[in-house]
Amino acid sequence: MGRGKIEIKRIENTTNRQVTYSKRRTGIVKKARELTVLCDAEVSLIMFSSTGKLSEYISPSTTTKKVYDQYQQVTGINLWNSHYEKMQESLKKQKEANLKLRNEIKHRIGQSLDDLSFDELRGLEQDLDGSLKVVRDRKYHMIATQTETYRKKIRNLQETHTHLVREFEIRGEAPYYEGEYEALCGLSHGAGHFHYRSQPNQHNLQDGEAYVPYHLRLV
Amino acid sequence: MGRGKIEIKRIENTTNRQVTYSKRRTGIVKKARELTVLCDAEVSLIMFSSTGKLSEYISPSTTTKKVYDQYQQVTGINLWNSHYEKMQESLKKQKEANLKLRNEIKHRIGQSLDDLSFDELRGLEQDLDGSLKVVRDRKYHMIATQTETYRKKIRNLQETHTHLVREFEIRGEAPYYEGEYEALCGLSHGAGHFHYRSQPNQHNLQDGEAYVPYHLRLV
DNA sequence: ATCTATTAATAAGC
DNA sequence: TGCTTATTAATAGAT
Repeated sequence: MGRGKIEIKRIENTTNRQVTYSKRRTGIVKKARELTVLCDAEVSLIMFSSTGKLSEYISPSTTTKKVYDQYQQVTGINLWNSHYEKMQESLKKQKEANLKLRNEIKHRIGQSLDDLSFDELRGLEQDLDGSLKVVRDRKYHMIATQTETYRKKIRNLQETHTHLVREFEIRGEAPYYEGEYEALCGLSHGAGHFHYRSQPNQHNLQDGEAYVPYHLRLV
Repeated sequence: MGRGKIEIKRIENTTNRQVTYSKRRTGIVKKARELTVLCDAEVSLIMFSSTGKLSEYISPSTTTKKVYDQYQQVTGINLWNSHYEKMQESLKKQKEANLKLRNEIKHRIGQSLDDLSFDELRGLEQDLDGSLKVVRDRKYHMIATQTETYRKKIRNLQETHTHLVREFEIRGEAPYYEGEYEALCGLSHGAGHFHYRSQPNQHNLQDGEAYVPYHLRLV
């Protein structure tokens, strides 16, 4: 249809090709619209030109997503299986890994020990023993550091205080105490502001207490 | 084009509508194919008849999935949001949980202790202390159980042996030892077949050793 | 874009 | 559905 018959093969002249694309695109969209109206059909027409430009027609009675969903339902082909399956696999692996981690924590807090052979149990015991030593050392180190810090503060205050007293003496006035100095000195005897629990209680820790294991916090 | 001009509006006669659908469907697919070839375009044409029957044309150079992927890229509309996003969220949560679990284990094996406040550290210490006690008790319990089992076995064997000796004596023959009896008795002194490590080494455990934590096994 | 000669599509009928 | 054909619609090439 036109001034001459044309062979249905790629139009090599770029300009010509683009002009023809434009014309025929209009034509096919018109056809799609007519099909929709005349025959009460649902049509999704998506076109990319050779330059990658997108054009589409979609019947007003539907949406591209609906058509796509229907398409999948009818064909039974899940278009994004590749993505989907990979994600599912990944999810499964993560869940498995998490389960293993949870199990390890369980063992480390002394639960489900039936799972372990004697050798494993023995290894775990030694593991915990070593870890406890590390943590304990760390705690003592923190205490020592804090104590040292406070000791230095006290010394500073003491010096300041001595200076002040001396100044007062020079001026012939008497400084007044409110017992604050003694209170400050008291700090250098203990472990600073740290308050100890009387009894180490095992895993009765409630939310808000010092160490709440993550596995108890997770849903 | 046809024996008469028709108005573009829904064809009320069902048969007629279906006939027209069939004819025009063929026509539009032909147009789509020609557009593909002539203009080097990519076309996806999906049609549902009023009875829900699916027909489609897809350019040979592509696939329906590719077209929809491109479509999404260009439009920015994610057609499969619902499933996909839920999965992604789920995956994210799992990964977060995984990280937390790993962190907890790290703390429990005495690593990354800088993360913890003093109170947390103290809680962790008490936790570990309690866990260690539980594990240790369990170990001793296992040793005791095993020992008891072996003791019983020994007793059985001893009785059997005594019986045999008596029988031999009755028959007036002398039984012969190969030192096996003493070897068997020796078992009841120790902890059965369990072999102890000389030194508790902390986290130098290699693959194949007694207790390999899961977090080291995971990729 | 617009025009128009020409081909292509198709409505109606079988 | 498939074929035929009169008729309309689409469009190739030119402007």
